[in-house]
Amino acid sequence: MGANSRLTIAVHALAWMALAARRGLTQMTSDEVAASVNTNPVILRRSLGQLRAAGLVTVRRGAGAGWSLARPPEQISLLAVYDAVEQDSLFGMHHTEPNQECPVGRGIRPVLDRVYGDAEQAVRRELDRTSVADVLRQILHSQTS
Amino acid sequence: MGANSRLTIAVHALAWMALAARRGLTQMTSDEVAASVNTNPVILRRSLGQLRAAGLVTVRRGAGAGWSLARPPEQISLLAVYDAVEQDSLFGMHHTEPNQECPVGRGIRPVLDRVYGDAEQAVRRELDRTSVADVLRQILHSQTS
DNA sequence: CCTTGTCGTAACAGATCCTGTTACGACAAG
DNA sequence: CTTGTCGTAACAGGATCTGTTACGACAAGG
Repeated sequence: MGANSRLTIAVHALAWMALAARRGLTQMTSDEVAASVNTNPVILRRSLGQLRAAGLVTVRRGAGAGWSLARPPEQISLLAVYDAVEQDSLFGMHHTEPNQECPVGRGIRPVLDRVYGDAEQAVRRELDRTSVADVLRQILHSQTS
Repeated sequence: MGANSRLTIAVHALAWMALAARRGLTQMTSDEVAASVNTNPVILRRSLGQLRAAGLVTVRRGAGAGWSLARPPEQISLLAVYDAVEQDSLFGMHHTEPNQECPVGRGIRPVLDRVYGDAEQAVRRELDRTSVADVLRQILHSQTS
């Protein structure tokens, strides 16, 4: 599965913003976030735009613009981030409709929908157990600084 | 996430082979499986080849060749199928290495590895709860035939 | 009002992946 | 030796993802 890096980018951005906020810098530009992630600012504007639509960050425009966390990082679960940046389901169905004259072809889709839905729920429960603050704490804890 | 349909194709093939076996047809060609899935036989040969490498099906070559289930469908969990056809992880890491001068850039990867690993384990546990026989039973149960 | 800095977004390129197709050699049964 | 099927390479078309450039929209502050 050619897994994309959107969740990684978004969590990285939020963790970095949370660390900066703790240091008193409550607003950052997309260039500053991009410097930590080491990618293009447009990538971050796209990602942060999705987080804004989900209510996880706020943005100021015009001169002196920038991004801020909309709530404390303890209250941002990775599930919320996942929902913000990812919409496709984990597993894809058939590209072409299966043969309707075969019992399996007729009936397999609802069954797989159920199985796949259960699997996705399991992922969601797991992501819900970790917050951006947890991620930041584990990052800092792993470093001797 | 541009999710692929490999797990769907493989489970469909196995369920159809299980139904055929129950009817006494213990061997099928890739053309016959492809007819139920409604796709090209080469797609099925690729998919069944992965299932064979995982020991879930066997193949006979030469004239009168074809595919058979290697064990009863009750003993083929969707986790085994998943492992056979899918190797990439669910979530991707950064494409480019994060900025190592930023604490978050330095430390985020092991943390995300752990979170993503837990999420994948949750998916695997969920898939392990269902067998090909379960899928087939649910398919047949949903039809009035 | 104007300058300035940043966001928002379109447009595009390159890479990669997935599905589907054709083709053909390898293989084994009979 | 004929025949039918697998195994696999090669390729095309489409989709997606990342990255880049460019430029208009916007608002703060002089």
